[in-house]
Amino acid sequence: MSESASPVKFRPEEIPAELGGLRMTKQRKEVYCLLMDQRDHPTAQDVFIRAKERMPNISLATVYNCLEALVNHELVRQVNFDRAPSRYCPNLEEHVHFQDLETGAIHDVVFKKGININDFLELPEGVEVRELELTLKGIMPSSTKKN
Amino acid sequence: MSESASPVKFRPEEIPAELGGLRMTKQRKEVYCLLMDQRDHPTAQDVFIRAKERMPNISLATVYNCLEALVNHELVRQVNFDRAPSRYCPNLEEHVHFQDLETGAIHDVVFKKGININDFLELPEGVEVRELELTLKGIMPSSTKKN
DNA sequence: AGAAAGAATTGGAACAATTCTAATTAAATT
DNA sequence: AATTTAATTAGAATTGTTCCAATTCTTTCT
Ligand SMILES: [Mn+2]
Ligand SMILES: [Mn+2]
Ligand SMILES: [Zn+2]
Ligand SMILES: [Zn+2]
Repeated sequence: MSESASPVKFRPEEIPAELGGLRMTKQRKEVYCLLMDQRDHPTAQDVFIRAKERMPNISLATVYNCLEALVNHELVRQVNFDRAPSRYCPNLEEHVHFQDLETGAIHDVVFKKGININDFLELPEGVEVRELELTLKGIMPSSTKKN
Repeated sequence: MSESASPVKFRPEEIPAELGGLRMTKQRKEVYCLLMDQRDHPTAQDVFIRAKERMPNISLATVYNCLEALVNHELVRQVNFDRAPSRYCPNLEEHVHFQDLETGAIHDVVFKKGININDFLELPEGVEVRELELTLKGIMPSSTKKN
Protein backbone atom coordinates (compact mmCIF):
# COMPACT_ATOMS: atom_id res chain seq x y z
CA MET A 1 0.00 0.00 0.00
CA SER A 2 1.39 3.46 -0.75
CA GLU A 3 0.37 7.01 -0.10
CA SER A 4 3.92 8.26 0.42
CA ALA A 5 4.59 11.66 -1.14
CA SER A 6 7.42 11.48 -3.60
CA PRO A 7 10.60 13.06 -2.21
CA VAL A 8 11.28 15.13 -5.32
CA LYS A 9 9.12 18.05 -6.36
CA PHE A 10 8.00 17.88 -9.96
CA ARG A 11 8.37 21.16 -11.78
CA PRO A 12 6.60 21.98 -15.06
CA GLU A 13 9.84 23.25 -16.63
CA GLU A 14 11.41 19.82 -16.25
CA ILE A 15 8.68 18.14 -18.26
CA PRO A 16 9.65 17.53 -21.91
CA ALA A 17 7.64 19.17 -24.69
CA GLU A 18 6.18 15.82 -25.59
CA LEU A 19 5.36 12.80 -23.44
CA GLY A 20 4.06 9.51 -24.73
CA GLY A 21 3.06 11.14 -28.00
CA LEU A 22 1.17 13.95 -26.26
CA ARG A 23 2.22 17.53 -26.75
CA MET A 24 2.77 18.90 -23.28
CA THR A 25 1.31 22.36 -23.14
CA LYS A 26 1.79 24.69 -20.19
CA GLN A 27 -1.53 23.56 -18.72
CA ARG A 28 -0.94 19.86 -19.29
CA LYS A 29 2.45 20.13 -17.62
CA GLU A 30 0.88 21.86 -14.68
CA VAL A 31 -1.84 19.24 -14.26
CA TYR A 32 0.59 16.40 -14.73
CA CYS A 33 3.14 17.76 -12.25
CA LEU A 34 0.53 18.38 -9.68
CA LEU A 35 -0.68 14.79 -9.95
CA MET A 36 2.86 13.38 -9.82
CA ASP A 37 3.64 15.63 -6.93
CA GLN A 38 0.80 14.90 -4.56
CA ARG A 39 -0.19 11.36 -5.35
CA ASP A 40 -3.43 11.42 -3.48
CA HIS A 41 -5.95 10.71 -6.23
CA PRO A 42 -7.60 14.13 -6.53
CA THR A 43 -10.85 14.80 -8.34
CA ALA A 44 -11.01 17.17 -11.34
CA GLN A 45 -12.22 19.88 -8.94
CA ASP A 46 -9.27 19.26 -6.63
CA VAL A 47 -6.91 19.52 -9.57
CA PHE A 48 -8.62 22.71 -10.71
CA ILE A 49 -8.24 24.34 -7.28
CA ARG A 50 -4.59 23.33 -7.00
CA ALA A 51 -3.76 24.35 -10.54
CA LYS A 52 -5.23 27.80 -10.04
CA GLU A 53 -2.64 28.55 -7.36
CA ARG A 54 0.15 28.62 -9.92
CA MET A 55 -2.02 29.35 -12.94
CA PRO A 56 -4.94 31.55 -11.95
CA ASN A 57 -6.45 31.71 -15.42
CA ILE A 58 -6.77 28.00 -16.04
CA SER A 59 -10.35 26.92 -16.60
CA LEU A 60 -12.19 23.88 -15.35
CA ALA A 61 -12.83 22.87 -18.97
CA THR A 62 -9.10 22.85 -19.54
CA VAL A 63 -8.53 20.72 -16.49
CA TYR A 64 -11.03 18.22 -17.86
CA ASN A 65 -9.41 18.43 -21.29
CA CYS A 66 -5.93 17.91 -19.86
CA LEU A 67 -6.99 15.00 -17.71
CA GLU A 68 -8.72 13.38 -20.65
CA ALA A 69 -5.65 13.82 -22.84
CA LEU A 70 -3.36 12.43 -20.15
CA VAL A 71 -5.65 9.46 -19.58
CA ASN A 72 -5.95 8.75 -23.32
CA HIS A 73 -2.20 8.77 -23.67
CA GLU A 74 -1.88 6.54 -20.63
CA LEU A 75 0.16 8.97 -18.60
CA VAL A 76 -2.48 9.05 -15.90
CA ARG A 77 -5.24 6.73 -14.77
CA GLN A 78 -8.87 7.52 -14.09
CA VAL A 79 -10.28 5.87 -10.98
CA ASN A 80 -13.97 5.51 -10.17
CA PHE A 81 -15.51 4.65 -6.84
CA ASP A 82 -19.18 3.99 -7.42
CA ARG A 83 -20.73 7.14 -8.82
CA ALA A 84 -18.52 9.56 -6.97
CA PRO A 85 -16.53 12.10 -9.01
CA SER A 86 -13.68 10.48 -10.93
CA ARG A 87 -10.25 10.60 -9.40
CA TYR A 88 -6.92 10.68 -11.16
CA CYS A 89 -3.80 8.66 -10.42
CA PRO A 90 -0.32 8.99 -11.91
CA ASN A 91 0.81 5.53 -10.80
CA LEU A 92 1.16 3.49 -13.97
CA GLU A 93 2.14 0.26 -12.23
CA GLU A 94 -0.65 -2.31 -12.19
CA HIS A 95 -2.56 -1.62 -9.01
CA VAL A 96 -6.00 -1.32 -7.48
CA HIS A 97 -7.53 1.15 -5.04
CA PHE A 98 -8.49 1.04 -1.41
CA GLN A 99 -10.50 3.82 0.20
CA ASP A 100 -10.25 4.29 3.93
CA LEU A 101 -13.84 4.78 5.09
CA GLU A 102 -12.68 6.87 8.06
CA THR A 103 -10.58 9.44 6.24
CA GLY A 104 -11.68 9.06 2.64
CA ALA A 105 -8.04 8.68 1.62
CA ILE A 106 -7.33 6.44 -1.33
CA HIS A 107 -4.38 4.06 -1.27
CA ASP A 108 -2.74 2.05 -4.00
CA VAL A 109 -2.71 -1.71 -3.52
CA VAL A 110 -0.75 -4.16 -5.65
CA PHE A 111 -1.45 -7.73 -6.58
CA LYS A 112 0.58 -10.50 -5.01
CA LYS A 113 3.69 -11.07 -7.07
CA GLY A 114 3.14 -13.51 -9.91
CA ILE A 115 -0.61 -13.77 -9.48
CA ASN A 116 -2.71 -14.18 -12.59
CA ILE A 117 -6.35 -13.29 -13.08
CA ASN A 118 -7.23 -16.92 -13.70
CA ASP A 119 -5.75 -17.81 -10.33
CA PHE A 120 -8.57 -16.13 -8.47
CA LEU A 121 -11.47 -15.80 -10.93
CA GLU A 122 -13.53 -18.54 -12.53
CA LEU A 123 -13.35 -17.10 -16.05
CA PRO A 124 -14.65 -19.21 -18.92
CA GLU A 125 -12.10 -20.59 -21.32
CA GLY A 126 -11.06 -18.18 -24.01
CA VAL A 127 -12.26 -14.94 -22.45
CA GLU A 128 -9.81 -12.13 -23.03
CA VAL A 129 -9.76 -9.51 -20.31
CA ARG A 130 -8.88 -6.06 -21.62
CA GLU A 131 -9.62 -3.92 -18.58
CA LEU A 132 -9.81 -4.62 -14.88
CA GLU A 133 -10.97 -2.20 -12.23
CA LEU A 134 -10.94 -3.22 -8.60
CA THR A 135 -11.93 -0.90 -5.79
CA LEU A 136 -12.00 -1.66 -2.10
CA LYS A 137 -13.39 0.20 0.86
CA GLY A 138 -12.65 -0.51 4.46
CA ILE A 139 -10.94 0.37 7.68
CA MET A 140 -7.21 0.76 8.21
CA PRO A 141 -5.57 0.43 11.58
CA SER A 142 -4.10 3.84 12.47
CA SER A 143 -0.64 2.32 12.78
CA THR A 144 -0.71 1.40 9.09
CA LYS A 145 -2.31 4.73 8.26
CA LYS A 146 0.60 7.08 8.91
CA ASN A 147 3.15 5.36 6.69
CA MET B 1 -19.97 -17.09 -15.90
CA SER B 2 -23.75 -16.84 -16.10
CA GLU B 3 -26.30 -15.00 -18.16
CA SER B 4 -28.78 -17.88 -18.25
CA ALA B 5 -32.40 -16.76 -17.90
CA SER B 6 -34.05 -18.49 -14.98
CA PRO B 7 -36.47 -21.19 -16.13
CA VAL B 8 -39.29 -20.01 -13.87
CA LYS B 9 -41.14 -16.77 -14.43
CA PHE B 10 -41.36 -14.58 -11.35
CA ARG B 11 -44.80 -13.12 -10.79
CA PRO B 12 -45.53 -10.18 -8.50
CA GLU B 13 -48.40 -12.02 -6.81
CA GLU B 14 -46.00 -14.68 -5.58
CA ILE B 15 -43.81 -12.17 -3.76
CA PRO B 16 -44.57 -11.94 -0.03
CA ALA B 17 -45.79 -8.66 1.46
CA GLU B 18 -42.44 -8.20 3.14
CA LEU B 19 -38.95 -9.24 2.09
CA GLY B 20 -35.84 -8.77 4.15
CA GLY B 21 -37.60 -6.20 6.29
CA LEU B 22 -38.80 -4.23 3.28
CA ARG B 23 -42.49 -3.74 2.68
CA MET B 24 -43.10 -5.00 -0.82
CA THR B 25 -45.45 -2.59 -2.51
CA LYS B 26 -46.98 -3.24 -5.89
CA GLN B 27 -44.22 -1.24 -7.59
CA ARG B 28 -41.40 -2.83 -5.62
CA LYS B 29 -42.71 -6.27 -6.47
CA GLU B 30 -42.85 -5.36 -10.11
CA VAL B 31 -39.29 -4.02 -10.15
CA TYR B 32 -37.98 -6.93 -8.16
CA CYS B 33 -39.69 -9.57 -10.33
CA LEU B 34 -38.48 -7.97 -13.47
CA LEU B 35 -34.90 -8.05 -12.21
CA MET B 36 -35.18 -11.65 -11.05
CA ASP B 37 -36.79 -12.57 -14.30
CA GLN B 38 -34.37 -11.17 -16.81
CA ARG B 39 -31.04 -11.24 -15.07
CA ASP B 40 -29.26 -9.02 -17.51
CA HIS B 41 -28.19 -6.11 -15.30
CA PRO B 42 -30.53 -3.42 -16.64
CA THR B 43 -30.13 0.29 -15.97
CA ALA B 44 -32.83 2.27 -14.15
CA GLN B 45 -34.08 3.42 -17.54
CA ASP B 46 -34.29 -0.18 -18.76
CA VAL B 47 -36.23 -1.13 -15.65
CA PHE B 48 -38.53 1.85 -16.15
CA ILE B 49 -39.31 0.88 -19.74
CA ARG B 50 -39.94 -2.75 -18.82
CA ALA B 51 -42.02 -1.90 -15.79
CA LYS B 52 -44.26 0.38 -17.80
CA GLU B 53 -45.42 -2.55 -19.92
CA ARG B 54 -47.29 -4.06 -16.99
CA MET B 55 -47.69 -0.85 -15.00
CA PRO B 56 -48.09 2.08 -17.37
CA ASN B 57 -48.38 4.69 -14.61
CA ILE B 58 -45.18 3.92 -12.79
CA SER B 59 -42.82 6.87 -12.69
CA LEU B 60 -39.09 7.00 -13.16
CA ALA B 61 -38.77 8.49 -9.67
CA THR B 62 -40.53 5.42 -8.30
CA VAL B 63 -38.20 3.12 -10.18
CA TYR B 64 -35.24 4.92 -8.62
CA ASN B 65 -36.94 4.78 -5.22
CA CYS B 66 -37.67 1.08 -5.54
CA LEU B 67 -34.18 0.25 -6.69
CA GLU B 68 -32.70 2.26 -3.84
CA ALA B 69 -34.93 0.49 -1.32
CA LEU B 70 -34.09 -2.93 -2.74
CA VAL B 71 -30.36 -2.13 -2.71
CA ASN B 72 -30.50 -0.80 0.86
CA HIS B 73 -32.23 -3.96 2.01
CA GLU B 74 -29.71 -6.05 0.13
CA LEU B 75 -32.22 -7.72 -2.12
CA VAL B 76 -30.50 -6.33 -5.20
CA ARG B 77 -27.03 -5.10 -6.00
CA GLN B 78 -25.98 -1.91 -7.72
CA VAL B 79 -23.21 -2.31 -10.27
CA ASN B 80 -21.11 0.50 -11.70
CA PHE B 81 -18.93 0.40 -14.76
CA ASP B 82 -16.88 3.56 -14.84
CA ARG B 83 -19.27 6.50 -15.01
CA ALA B 84 -21.92 4.73 -17.09
CA PRO B 85 -25.48 4.57 -15.69
CA SER B 86 -25.74 2.20 -12.73
CA ARG B 87 -26.98 -1.29 -13.38
CA TYR B 88 -28.91 -3.56 -11.06
CA CYS B 89 -28.32 -7.22 -10.31
CA PRO B 90 -30.47 -9.63 -8.31
CA ASN B 91 -27.67 -12.17 -7.83
CA LEU B 92 -26.78 -12.07 -4.15
CA GLU B 93 -23.99 -14.62 -4.37
CA GLU B 94 -20.54 -13.09 -4.12
CA HIS B 95 -19.56 -12.30 -7.67
CA VAL B 96 -17.98 -9.73 -9.96
CA HIS B 97 -18.89 -8.40 -13.41
CA PHE B 98 -17.56 -8.87 -16.87
CA GLN B 99 -18.73 -6.72 -19.76
CA ASP B 100 -18.41 -8.06 -23.26
CA LEU B 101 -17.01 -5.19 -25.30
CA GLU B 102 -18.64 -6.51 -28.46
CA THR B 103 -22.21 -6.82 -27.26
CA GLY B 104 -22.23 -4.74 -24.09
CA ALA B 105 -23.72 -7.69 -22.22
CA ILE B 106 -22.75 -8.05 -18.59
CA HIS B 107 -21.95 -11.45 -17.13
CA ASP B 108 -21.52 -12.64 -13.58
CA VAL B 109 -18.16 -14.11 -12.68
CA VAL B 110 -17.37 -15.90 -9.45
CA PHE B 111 -14.15 -16.20 -7.50
CA LYS B 112 -12.27 -19.48 -7.49
CA LYS B 113 -13.58 -21.64 -4.72
CA GLY B 114 -11.85 -21.03 -1.40
CA ILE B 115 -9.91 -18.00 -2.58
CA ASN B 116 -9.35 -15.21 -0.08
CA ILE B 117 -8.65 -11.57 -0.77
CA ASN B 118 -5.24 -11.84 0.87
CA ASP B 119 -4.35 -14.62 -1.54
CA PHE B 120 -4.16 -12.22 -4.47
CA LEU B 121 -3.74 -8.73 -3.00
CA GLU B 122 -0.83 -7.32 -1.05
CA LEU B 123 -2.97 -5.75 1.67
CA PRO B 124 -1.21 -4.34 4.72
CA GLU B 125 -1.64 -6.21 7.97
CA GLY B 126 -4.81 -5.30 9.84
CA VAL B 127 -6.75 -3.70 6.99
CA GLU B 128 -10.40 -4.67 7.12
CA VAL B 129 -12.10 -4.77 3.73
CA ARG B 130 -15.78 -3.90 3.92
CA GLU B 131 -16.62 -3.57 0.22
CA LEU B 132 -15.10 -4.94 -2.94
CA GLU B 133 -16.11 -4.03 -6.46
CA LEU B 134 -14.41 -5.69 -9.39
CA THR B 135 -15.37 -5.00 -12.98
CA LEU B 136 -13.84 -6.50 -16.08
CA LYS B 137 -14.17 -5.67 -19.73
CA GLY B 138 -13.07 -7.80 -22.59
CA ILE B 139 -13.82 -10.12 -25.43
CA MET B 140 -15.66 -13.42 -25.22
CA PRO B 141 -15.32 -16.16 -27.82
CA SER B 142 -18.72 -16.57 -29.45
CA SER B 143 -18.83 -20.22 -28.41
CA THR B 144 -18.87 -19.19 -24.76
CA LYS B 145 -21.23 -16.38 -25.54
CA LYS B 146 -24.38 -18.31 -26.30
CA ASN B 147 -24.52 -20.36 -23.11
C1' DA C 1 -66.15 0.89 9.80
C1' DG C 2 -64.38 5.62 9.78
C1' DA C 3 -60.76 8.83 11.08
C1' DA C 4 -56.04 9.82 11.59
C1' DA C 5 -51.30 8.91 10.87
C1' DG C 6 -47.61 7.15 8.33
C1' DA C 7 -45.43 5.64 4.10
C1' DA C 8 -44.96 5.34 -0.83
C1' DT C 9 -45.77 7.18 -5.38
C1' DT C 10 -45.78 10.77 -8.69
C1' DG C 11 -44.39 14.64 -11.99
C1' DG C 12 -41.57 18.00 -12.25
C1' DA C 13 -37.82 20.90 -10.53
C1' DA C 14 -33.14 20.88 -8.96
C1' DC C 15 -28.53 19.14 -8.87
C1' DA C 16 -23.70 17.77 -9.76
C1' DA C 17 -20.38 15.98 -12.74
C1' DT C 18 -19.13 16.06 -17.15
C1' DT C 19 -19.22 17.26 -22.06
C1' DC C 20 -20.02 20.35 -25.75
C1' DT C 21 -19.78 24.82 -28.36
C1' DA C 22 -18.09 28.72 -30.37
C1' DA C 23 -14.82 32.29 -29.76
C1' DT C 24 -10.10 33.40 -28.67
C1' DT C 25 -5.34 32.51 -28.12
C1' DA C 26 -1.17 29.92 -28.84
C1' DA C 27 1.87 26.98 -31.41
C1' DA C 28 3.61 24.83 -35.52
C1' DT C 29 4.28 24.93 -40.40
C1' DT C 30 4.93 27.15 -44.74
C1' DA D 1 5.16 36.92 -41.56
C1' DA D 2 1.16 34.57 -43.04
C1' DT D 3 -1.34 30.43 -42.74
C1' DT D 4 -2.90 26.39 -40.71
C1' DT D 5 -3.64 23.58 -36.85
C1' DA D 6 -4.32 22.71 -32.06
C1' DA D 7 -5.41 24.06 -27.29
C1' DT D 8 -7.71 26.97 -24.03
C1' DT D 9 -11.54 29.41 -22.33
C1' DA D 10 -16.29 30.78 -20.48
C1' DG D 11 -20.42 29.49 -20.51
C1' DA D 12 -24.30 26.61 -22.18
C1' DA D 13 -26.02 22.00 -22.59
C1' DT D 14 -26.50 17.27 -21.28
C1' DT D 15 -27.09 13.25 -18.38
C1' DG D 16 -27.99 10.41 -14.61
C1' DT D 17 -29.74 10.96 -10.31
C1' DT D 18 -31.89 13.17 -6.28
C1' DC D 19 -35.10 16.20 -4.17
C1' DC D 20 -39.69 18.31 -3.40
C1' DA D 21 -44.41 18.97 -2.47
C1' DA D 22 -48.79 17.19 -3.62
C1' DT D 23 -51.51 13.12 -3.94
C1' DT D 24 -52.65 8.38 -3.11
C1' DC D 25 -52.26 4.10 -0.56
C1' DT D 26 -51.75 1.42 3.67
C1' DT D 27 -51.81 0.68 8.36
C1' DT D 28 -53.21 1.82 12.87
C1' DC D 29 -56.35 3.62 16.14
C1' DT D 30 -60.92 4.55 18.11
MN1 LIG E 1 -19.86 -0.21 -4.46
MN1 LIG F 1 -12.26 1.70 -16.20
ZN1 LIG G 1 -3.63 4.77 -7.79
ZN1 LIG H 1 -24.37 -9.61 -11.28
